[in-house]
Amino acid sequence: MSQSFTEENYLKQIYKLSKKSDKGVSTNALAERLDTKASSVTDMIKKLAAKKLVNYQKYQGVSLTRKGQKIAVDIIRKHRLWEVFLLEHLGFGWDEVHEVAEELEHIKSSTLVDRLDKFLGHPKYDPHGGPIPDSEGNFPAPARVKLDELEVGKQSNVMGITEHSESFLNYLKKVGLNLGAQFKLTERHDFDRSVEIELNGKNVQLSHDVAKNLFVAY
Amino acid sequence: MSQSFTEENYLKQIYKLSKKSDKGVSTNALAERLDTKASSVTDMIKKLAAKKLVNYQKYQGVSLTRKGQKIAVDIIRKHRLWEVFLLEHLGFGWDEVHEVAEELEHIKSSTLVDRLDKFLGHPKYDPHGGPIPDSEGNFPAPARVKLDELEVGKQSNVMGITEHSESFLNYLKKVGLNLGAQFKLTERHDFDRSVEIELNGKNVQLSHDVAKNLFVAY
DNA sequence: ACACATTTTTAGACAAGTCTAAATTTTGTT
DNA sequence: AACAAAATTTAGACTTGTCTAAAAATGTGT
Repeated sequence: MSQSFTEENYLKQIYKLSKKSDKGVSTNALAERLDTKASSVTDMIKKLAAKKLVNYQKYQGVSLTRKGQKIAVDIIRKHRLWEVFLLEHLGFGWDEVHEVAEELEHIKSSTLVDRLDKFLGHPKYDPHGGPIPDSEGNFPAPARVKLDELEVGKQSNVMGITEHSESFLNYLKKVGLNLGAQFKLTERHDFDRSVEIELNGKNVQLSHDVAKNLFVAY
Repeated sequence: MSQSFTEENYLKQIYKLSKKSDKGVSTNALAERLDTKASSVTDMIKKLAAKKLVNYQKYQGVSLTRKGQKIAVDIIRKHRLWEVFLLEHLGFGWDEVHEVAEELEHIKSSTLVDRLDKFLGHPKYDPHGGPIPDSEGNFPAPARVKLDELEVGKQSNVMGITEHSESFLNYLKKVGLNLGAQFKLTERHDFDRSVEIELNGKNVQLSHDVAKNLFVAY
């Protein structure tokens, strides 16, 4: 019932690619992420399907089963906890951290992870703001911030609003700022505190009145 | 030039078995330690020999080359440093530590090891008293203690003497306590502070006068 | 020193994970 | 709807590390 290093990496990448769209994850996308060939991906997917870790229909892409998802989330938990350790206690820089965490995340000892978690003070987010799931696989409620407080350059997505007037909602719908919409904060103008975001490839201007009423992921 | 997990384990076990006797390490001994078959060991030894990590002559056992030894010592360094971390910072018990350290010792990042070493305060010994080599592969001078201070039950070996009279030297030679001689402290009698040791399978009594003049490894 | 037991090596096979090349399915464009 | 391009899968092969069974070398006792 235990997974190999390689199987774990496949599950992790399937998980990450699943978040990007709600269709099945394509063979080619996986091949690119895992730096391997599409044919190798097909072989491995069949193996994972036989183990009931993924749902798979020929030519239709893959998705994780509940079992597969649990394993993937567990790896992400380990990855992020190790990153916190490397950064906060060993003095690593952000650029150096990822590569080492890629190895540490595969150490198989739930005792180790739980004790590391405790040692670190049960952090809820890694230093990138990535949420750290608990040992049950539950993610903490994502941190929210108002758009007028977000740092320029950050990617984010709409999580909620504080103002519920019909005209405001119509405005949001018109510019495409639906719940969950992904964007990047490209600029902030100090003189009127208006912001510019990149949304679906287009640049959109938002007044401070709009920005201060939008909750976005941090 | 990088080693697989498996190759590293072979090198580590060859190193450990080499210490026990100064002959080549036998195929069967390795097979037992590595929980595998003798034929598999032969295969792997050939591979390591091709990489110039071991010296090998058919039927004559193996030994490490300088390159192989460097790698083995490096793994021991990592193993012991991780053990210190697990014990002193994560609250592991001695019984739980070894298994996890077996996995952690294979993480390939010299930066990680060096920073862990620093974080731990450059420990010279693990909590079992095992010496921790530095990043060059040099072991610290082994800790010494007088035989009359050693704990009962410990294995040790003779490292030196404080009294150099001819009669004392003759006495030591007679009972077989040469430099480097291995023994186990089996008993200490409080009433006269004499000790009993097991040396070459025989029990030997030593007065406190003898014990207090013998340096032994700790 | 001879015969037998033990150790070690060889030979051939297998599972995991990968690859290339060829075949098949899906998609996108007229 | 038809056809070409792109994506995906199959087929067959290779590497790593392992195994079993059989052959070869070494060691041991009388």
